[in-house]
Amino acid sequence: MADFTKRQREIIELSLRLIDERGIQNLTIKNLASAMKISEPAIYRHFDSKLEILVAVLEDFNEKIRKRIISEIKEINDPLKQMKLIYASHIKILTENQSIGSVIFSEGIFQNDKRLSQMVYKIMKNRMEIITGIIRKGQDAGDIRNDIPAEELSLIFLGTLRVLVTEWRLSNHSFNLEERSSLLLESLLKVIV
Amino acid sequence: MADFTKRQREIIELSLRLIDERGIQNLTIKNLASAMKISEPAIYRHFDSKLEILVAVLEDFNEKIRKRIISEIKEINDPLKQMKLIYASHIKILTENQSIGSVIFSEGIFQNDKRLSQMVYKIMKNRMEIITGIIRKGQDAGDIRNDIPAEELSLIFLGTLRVLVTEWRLSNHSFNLEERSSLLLESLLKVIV
DNA sequence: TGCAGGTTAGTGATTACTAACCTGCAGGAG
DNA sequence: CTCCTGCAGGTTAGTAATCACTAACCTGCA
Repeated sequence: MADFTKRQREIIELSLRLIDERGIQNLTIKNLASAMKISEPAIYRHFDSKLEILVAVLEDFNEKIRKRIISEIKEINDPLKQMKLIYASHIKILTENQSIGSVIFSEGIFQNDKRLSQMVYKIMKNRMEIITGIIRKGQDAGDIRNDIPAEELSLIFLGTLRVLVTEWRLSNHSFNLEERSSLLLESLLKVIV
Repeated sequence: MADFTKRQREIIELSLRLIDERGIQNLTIKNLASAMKISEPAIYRHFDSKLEILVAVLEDFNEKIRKRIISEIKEINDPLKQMKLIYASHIKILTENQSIGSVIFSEGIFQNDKRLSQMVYKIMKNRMEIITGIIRKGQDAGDIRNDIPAEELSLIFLGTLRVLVTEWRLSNHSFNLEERSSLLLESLLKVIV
């Protein structure tokens, strides 16, 4: 998993930045090479193909976020507080490091490549499972409403978060995501409690 | 708006199908020409550029859906029933005519082109406004909870719908969307009432 | 007769990727 | 301690494929 070389990590990071700046079409070997200040063929000393790079980018992202979220919520026991943290964590990641959001919220981009779209699906599922687990605990503790299955509540939770971020991206970041999202969080909590 | 020639309509329709089948990367002039059984340059007798084709595809889609939704809900007065109809209508459109969904849920694809991404934004906003209007009426009538702004409820509504469809698409349509969505609708209604 | 709507042939740009070569340096043999 | 060697990681130059698009020509019909 984390067995990337230093140079590979550089490539992964720059790939994310290129995607973020001007879309996935901007991630070309040429642009990548010039961003790294090496020649194009040099890229192939580190990855067999462009597909391998994309897979690595997604894999790396998934790991990074998963670890971050788990480490953030593990010290806390209150499910509601955990939900708030996950929500805030997502928003934070998406504002301070937009590239990640661009990639992961652009699932349509990969629909022509089974391997990549399955990767995105895996990431989404992963996130969904974490949230469902927390909600279930919250339901057991009586903190979260019990008349709706945990899976559905987590769909509502993640779906709302996603659509807000999509709107933010499409609107050219025309509003303050952090402000807007904290208002929305209040509504979301009212809805699931 | 609807001032497309017959041939242009054919191009728009086939473009949608090509996108649906193997992603936006599949929409090339070459593929389009061969699908139409004419030569590549013949396409340019009907549209100045590929960009114009894409814009037409999005514009046409937006008009079609908008009209369909409005005509479906106008005979009904109960806001809750209207919500149900809009929800069902979206799901129906997305199952019976997947291509449309593929395009509209692929907003990331267009992030490198301002004109196209603004088009997608407009479509999303349009949908959001219709739903917000209905919710507001429902709130006035006392059918929908009043402690959460209509805009936020419609974000929750549309976001949940979108994430479900995204999951369905990414999972390779591995579950029955209509069944799953009608269960989810019940939960959604519980949440907003 | 003019033009809408086709054709063939081709262009320049860009794509991912390869062949073949070079260079600096780590590490083992003498 | 020095020398040789192998190889990681660069280079230049190029390839075939694909892209959107154009030039120039043709043809049938209002």
